[in-house]
Amino acid sequence: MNLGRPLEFNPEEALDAAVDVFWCKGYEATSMTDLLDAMDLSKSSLYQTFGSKRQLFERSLARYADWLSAKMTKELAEAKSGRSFIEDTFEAVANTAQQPEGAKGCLMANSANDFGQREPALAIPVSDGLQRFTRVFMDAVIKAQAEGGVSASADPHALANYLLGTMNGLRTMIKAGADKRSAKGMVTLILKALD
Amino acid sequence: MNLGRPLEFNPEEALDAAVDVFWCKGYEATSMTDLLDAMDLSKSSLYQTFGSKRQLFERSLARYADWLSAKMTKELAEAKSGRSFIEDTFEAVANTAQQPEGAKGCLMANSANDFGQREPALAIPVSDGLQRFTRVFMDAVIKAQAEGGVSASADPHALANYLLGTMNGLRTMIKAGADKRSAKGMVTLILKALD
DNA sequence: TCAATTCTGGACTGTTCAGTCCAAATATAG
DNA sequence: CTATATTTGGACTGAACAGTCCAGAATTGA
Repeated sequence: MNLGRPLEFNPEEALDAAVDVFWCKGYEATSMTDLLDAMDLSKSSLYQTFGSKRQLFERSLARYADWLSAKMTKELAEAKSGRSFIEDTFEAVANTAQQPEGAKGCLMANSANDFGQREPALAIPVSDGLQRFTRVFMDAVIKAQAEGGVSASADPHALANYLLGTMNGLRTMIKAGADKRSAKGMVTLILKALD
Repeated sequence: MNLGRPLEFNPEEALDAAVDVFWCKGYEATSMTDLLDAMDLSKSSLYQTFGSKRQLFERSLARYADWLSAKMTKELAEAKSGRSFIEDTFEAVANTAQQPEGAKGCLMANSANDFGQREPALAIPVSDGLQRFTRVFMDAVIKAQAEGGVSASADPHALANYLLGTMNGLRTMIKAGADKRSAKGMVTLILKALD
């Protein structure tokens, strides 16, 4: 087995680099040259391993969704309460205001905004990814309700959906240049829905 | 005066057509050919009148901001109350869920998401445009407070900012394919902040 | 009618784009 | 060492891109 010349690069690391380029620049504004530079491999290797720019983008979306939902799930598991997980998640985003990280936004939301329903083949993974984030918020809401941190009368699914949506709105405002004070003010009002 | 051959097109109508193309496709994904087709004029005329794709985009942003803030201002003036203006505005957006209009989103928010702070020259008109929308929401909040429709203790500026932000979030969710039921559920929770 | 002025169609340019292809390089198995 | 399998660098391709340019068409004022 394992005949032939071995790969000179780590496909997962290369994919992570691609995620970051798409995340920062968006699909359209990203050129193969950008990707080649960031991923540090040759054109042949990229096409051999990932097929095309489009397929690489789809892999990047999936990779990002995996990464972020795993990160959220871990943070929820480690949080001292469901409510504090939600609060800390929003506060962390508000703290990216006027910083390089804030300019990146969320790759899934960026992609939803870029493509909308104009490209159905992309709409599916995007909406799936967002749904996975919603799911974590929903688990957090349910946990918080059991702990008494969130009104028991709320519909967890609707509330989770609201949290994801307002989070995306917060990210848009930060991308538009909102400062920390205004981002935090927005978070305060968003979280009122939990009471 | 008025020497020479007259224009064969109406520059304002042509600009409106350009706004629509940028609104639907975004800056990067829009080609000069797309613009030429939609605006129904020749390359020479476009470059003569608008300078370049970039300048045309900047004019389009300004035109859109003028148009939408005027539309909002008019609707506020005609609304039966400040609160009902806010409610109706959100409900109207929720009703674009899963319809062609919903896929367009808001040109300002789209542009904020596309360029973020990556292009400072564009960041200024975008943030200005969004601020003008916020201003209308703020006037509505102040009016609603005077009418008793919104809690008098709320900070109008913070609340207006929250409304614009959550509106953008709602639009992102609709772009991502949210259905009407979930969009309306989100609106219900958003509006809780008014009480 | 005839300058003077402005607009228009379309050919043209140089660049960048995504993607292809193949000879050379590098590994394994026997 | 040889046959086989795989990767790699870089030259190459054709299409699409934004933008230029100019000859001719259309208008006005005299």
